[in-house]
Amino acid sequence: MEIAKHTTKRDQQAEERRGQLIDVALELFSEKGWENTSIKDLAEAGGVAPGLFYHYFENKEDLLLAVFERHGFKAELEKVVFPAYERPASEVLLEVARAYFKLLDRKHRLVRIFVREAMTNPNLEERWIEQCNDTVNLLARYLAARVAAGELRPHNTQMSARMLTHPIVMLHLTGGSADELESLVQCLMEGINN
Amino acid sequence: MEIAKHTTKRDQQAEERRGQLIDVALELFSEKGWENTSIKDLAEAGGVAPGLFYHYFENKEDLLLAVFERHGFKAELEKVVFPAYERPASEVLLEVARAYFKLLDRKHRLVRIFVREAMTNPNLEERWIEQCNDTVNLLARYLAARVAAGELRPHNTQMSARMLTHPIVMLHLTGGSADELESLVQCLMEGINN
Amino acid sequence: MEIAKHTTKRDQQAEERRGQLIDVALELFSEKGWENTSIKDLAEAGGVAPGLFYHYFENKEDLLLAVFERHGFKAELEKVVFPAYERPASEVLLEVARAYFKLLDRKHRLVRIFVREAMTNPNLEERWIEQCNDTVNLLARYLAARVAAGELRPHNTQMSARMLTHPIVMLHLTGGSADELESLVQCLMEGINN
Amino acid sequence: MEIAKHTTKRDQQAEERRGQLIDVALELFSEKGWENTSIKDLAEAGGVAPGLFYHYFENKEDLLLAVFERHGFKAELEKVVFPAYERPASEVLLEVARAYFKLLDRKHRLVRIFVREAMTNPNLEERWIEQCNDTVNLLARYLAARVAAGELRPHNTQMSARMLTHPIVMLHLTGGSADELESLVQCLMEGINN
DNA sequence: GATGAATGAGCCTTCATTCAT
DNA sequence: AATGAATGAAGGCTCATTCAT
Repeated sequence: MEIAKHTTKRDQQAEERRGQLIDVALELFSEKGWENTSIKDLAEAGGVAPGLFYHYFENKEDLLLAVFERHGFKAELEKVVFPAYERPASEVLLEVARAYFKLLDRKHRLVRIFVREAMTNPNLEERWIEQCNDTVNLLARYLAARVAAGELRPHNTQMSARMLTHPIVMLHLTGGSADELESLVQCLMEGINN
Repeated sequence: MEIAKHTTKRDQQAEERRGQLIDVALELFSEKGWENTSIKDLAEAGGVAPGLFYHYFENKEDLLLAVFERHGFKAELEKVVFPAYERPASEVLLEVARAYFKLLDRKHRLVRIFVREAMTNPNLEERWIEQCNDTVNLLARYLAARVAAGELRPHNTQMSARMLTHPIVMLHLTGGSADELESLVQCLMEGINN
Repeated sequence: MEIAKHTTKRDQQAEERRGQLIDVALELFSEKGWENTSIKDLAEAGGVAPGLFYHYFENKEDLLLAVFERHGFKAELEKVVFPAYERPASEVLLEVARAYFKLLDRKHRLVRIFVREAMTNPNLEERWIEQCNDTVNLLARYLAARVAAGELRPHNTQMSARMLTHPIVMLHLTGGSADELESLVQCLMEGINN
Repeated sequence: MEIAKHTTKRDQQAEERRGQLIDVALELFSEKGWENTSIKDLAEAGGVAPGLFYHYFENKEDLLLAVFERHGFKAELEKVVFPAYERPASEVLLEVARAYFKLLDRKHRLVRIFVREAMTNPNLEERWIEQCNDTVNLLARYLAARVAAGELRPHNTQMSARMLTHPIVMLHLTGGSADELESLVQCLMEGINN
């Protein structure tokens, strides 16, 4: 006699369908960009009627937002950083740098859409800033731990975290290579002063 | 056989008109973005007929390229960096950082269009990478000079230049404040190692 | 063999539900017009699923018809006219005019939907003509009674009834004021000839 | 050497084209109603591209407005009323009534669109009220003249004008016949009082 | 009875671009 | 050089209606 099960079969199916539509969108957006992907394209690729998208999403923009909602980088980076808290920065930073760079590479096209639309769409801009800050903070906390551990000298760890992650993003965006990451970490550790 | 003798009066006028159209475009693109500015908008703002744009530019994309052709940052930065070759990095870097940040701020909306379209348009991407590299190289050469002068220790100055400029770009893009630049420079100079 | 014995409880509930849906429709149609009210809107406002409407009504037009089925003006006007049969037209006509005008005002938005859709939809046109004629006839019969009573001179009472009601409808539709009704009645009574 | 002739050939052609598009619209709107006529329909019927409509009209609504701009009834009625100023109302009113009725009949479908959209669209409502008032005023002035001439007794001629025109409109809208107009005029002249 | 996922045709509108004048 | 009328494809979105559950 349970009238309101917590998730009915139908709800499940609906949720699955929603997920499927997002996946289709991720695919096409990555290939052709957000603006160059029409709802009709999406519908065809998903094997559904165009109208259905408006059953699950308010907007084409809403759909874009939903795509990013499911594809944050934070979780993936945490997997690299969290286990490293006890290990020295001299080792860890290079690993993190490489992992981050590789992550960006893997999500290459999605990143570009993200950045692109963030330049224009306030909602997306907010998320993109959040995303960047999350990454910075994740690393900053680790660095602070290493300061506390006496490995690093006391300093503004927020900024040093930026000095690692921001160049990586820009390197990725401007076609730089992963080989340069060693220099990056070394410079960060030692500074350039004589 | 000289078809193009010297610059005729007519050529001058044509060049002026072209420049004027670019200025109008700069204005509107900055306000509303490239994609949201129609040729008709431009024509109205410029007080000319829509068709005229196609005398001076191949198409709308060409116009966008022409806009950036005239508005590189390089020259402005050079004015700050060149006179500083003899002065110590400890002073100069902060000045440069601030100047760069301020420059980005001044051209705020144009930068966003630039980045945005670069994510999508190969031609623009090329220019945006160039632009970034120009900035990096400009600074790298100065840093190399300071290494040679014995102020800085020998290192990969390309990378240290990146570590100054890239965080600034990202800071600007993610709403950071100019107040953080001191930490940036200090970290770069001293490193974070104990 | 009695399939429809008497009204079962279930029938009652169904009828109630039907009535409730009509009320919701009346509300929304009045607010936004028939064409601008979607089944989804109605469903939301009524707290039911869209599909349910198709259990109670053939289609959206049918629903519109059902709305007017329940909201004729005749009954309301009869209440004013019937008790007046013995009283003189010189008094009664002004009362009726005012009552009618007020009635239209009260149902302002519904009247507009009615008129609007009648211009296009033959079914509705029929009802609207009926409605108008009912009103005219109601009044015409009263006037005939007053002719019989010797108060009014013999004439085409159908037409005089029109000359009272039609200007009122038009007055209402074109933003006229109730203050003009006195002139209307006086003109009707006395004529304009010298 | 006239640079700005008052109307160039091109302007003329443009104006003609505009007129042609309005004519097409009048045709189709009359046949199928405004809302049921798509821009595509109009374009096909006019042998032009859909986009061209937006060169000449802001909107689909604007187009509707333009249609009515060109098809007011006032001028036609004036032709009947103006020459009659010196003639007695006893003759003229019936002529006018018949002319008005015939006019409405001739523009039958257009009138319905007009009324229909006026119920919903504030801009059109305004014009429809104007139109009605123009007709009323035109007649009211004539009646006032006949009062001055001593033919009619002094009275509110605005209202008597309404009492002629409004029933005619309603008669037309509710399927009445022209035969009833005599009664109408007679009632108006003589009144119904004994 | 009731739900709500799914359909799919259709609409208004925009806009880069062309071309006769 | 300059105009602006004309094109026509494409796009986001709405919505009455159906039907499996």
